[in-house]
Amino acid sequence: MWTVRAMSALSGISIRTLHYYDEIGLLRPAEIGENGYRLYDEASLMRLKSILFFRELQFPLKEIAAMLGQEDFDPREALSRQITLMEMKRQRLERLIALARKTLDEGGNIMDFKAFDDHVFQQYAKETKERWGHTEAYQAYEKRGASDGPEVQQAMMGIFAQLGELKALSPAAPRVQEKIEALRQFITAHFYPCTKEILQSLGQMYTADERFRKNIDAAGGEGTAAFAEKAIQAYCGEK
Amino acid sequence: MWTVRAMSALSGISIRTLHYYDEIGLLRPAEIGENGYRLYDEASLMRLKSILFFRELQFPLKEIAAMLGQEDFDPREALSRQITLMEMKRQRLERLIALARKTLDEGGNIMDFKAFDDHVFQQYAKETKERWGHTEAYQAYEKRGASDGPEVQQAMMGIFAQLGELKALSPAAPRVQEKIEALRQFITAHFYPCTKEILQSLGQMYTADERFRKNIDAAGGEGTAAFAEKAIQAYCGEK
DNA sequence: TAAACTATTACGAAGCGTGAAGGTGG
DNA sequence: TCCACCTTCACGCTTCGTAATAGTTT
Repeated sequence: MWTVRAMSALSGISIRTLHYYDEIGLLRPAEIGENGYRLYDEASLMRLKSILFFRELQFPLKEIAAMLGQEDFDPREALSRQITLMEMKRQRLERLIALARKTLDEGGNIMDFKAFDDHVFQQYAKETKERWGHTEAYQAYEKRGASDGPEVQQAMMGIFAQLGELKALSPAAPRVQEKIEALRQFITAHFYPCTKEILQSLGQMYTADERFRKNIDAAGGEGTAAFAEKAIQAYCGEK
Repeated sequence: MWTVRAMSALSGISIRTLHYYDEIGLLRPAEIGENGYRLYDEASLMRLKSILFFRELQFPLKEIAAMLGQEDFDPREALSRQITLMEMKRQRLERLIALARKTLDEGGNIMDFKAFDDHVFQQYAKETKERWGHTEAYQAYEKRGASDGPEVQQAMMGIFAQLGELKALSPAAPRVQEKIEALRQFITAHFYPCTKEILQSLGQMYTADERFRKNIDAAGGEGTAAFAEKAIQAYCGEK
């Protein structure tokens, strides 16, 4: 059993914050001593870690509390989603760094703010919140996954397999770009009109979300997902 | 000349935020029309970009305003510092991702919160604020750099040169770890007692700050800085 | 004249930092 | 008895979102 100070030292968060988290019911002490002291245990530490991961991803504390409170909340699934979200953040950071470097030595395009865009992350964050929020939107999400018949999936993986064979080329090479165009038309034909923006979002999902990445790499060989993302960037990049 | 809506569409930030930035003097319109409308120009866009980079790094808006207001503010130097800071953020994210993965498939150590730690970033952020804040701390920082005589610098680069020759080995290999130990003792002898934590911070600086990285790579060959950081992680990692 | 802008003003919420004032433990 | 710890208010700050109300442009 640890006091607030010990918890603070272990985790690096402030005592005030622990008080606050208690106050809003986000992290209640395991026990209250006779003297009124807050006492925490190992379960508290684990919960705190879960909280910190979500906080890192700028989830509002109230929603974190709500999610952790759900009976069907699954720490492992949460962790897996958190990893995906962190990968997305990292990719955004990399785009920002690239933009900054370009601005520094080329001057760059004044009106280019694309790198600041956040909606891929926000979208997946929303889905995650809905995962433990039981909204209608999640129902729709569940269904969508099921409605993709296996033959459609396989056809799409065929495109990635072809793309995988071109990994040695530059992502911007014409033969590669052809495949991206084919991918786009395939999506338009089978799912929804695939604008460049949507395509770009998908590209990021391919590398950030493990489920996508594994499937794609299985179809086209190690690194195909990453290659696809770069090719998509090139496709969408210079208008 | 653009209206608020046009600016919002271009940059992706909300109209309310533009109003607010005007209100606190962070981003004044280039001009106010007769009708009272806010009108922005290209300079506004560039300033906004600067602001967004700093905001991305969680600088308080007031401090951003103060810095941009300094007469000796240098956009290029700012950009370069922003890049360093973003690199640091990215590294932290990677550590967090690694921690999450480990937790997911090993269970991991419950009490391990190191990856959440932020002080390397915070420290450099502070220095950046002080760079355009003209505080005493910055004077001290300036002096410190000058006091490192060239012979001390060269001796240290010698260690990195030796480290560079071991790049083919694993970062955790004994012969590599010896060099890290030597580095640590060298720092202790010439600068200040080098605890593991300080060493770890330095390791991150080596790859995040271009000035460090270039010097180190010049001494030990391309990739030496990155290799040094990994070796330092290994050195500090498992206690 | 309606639709689509613009403006100002104001209330509110999130996530703590920072005391103040007072009880506990070794 | 002292010092370092704990407690509970309580106020304030930042960064906008979200109306509400009213004038402007097309």
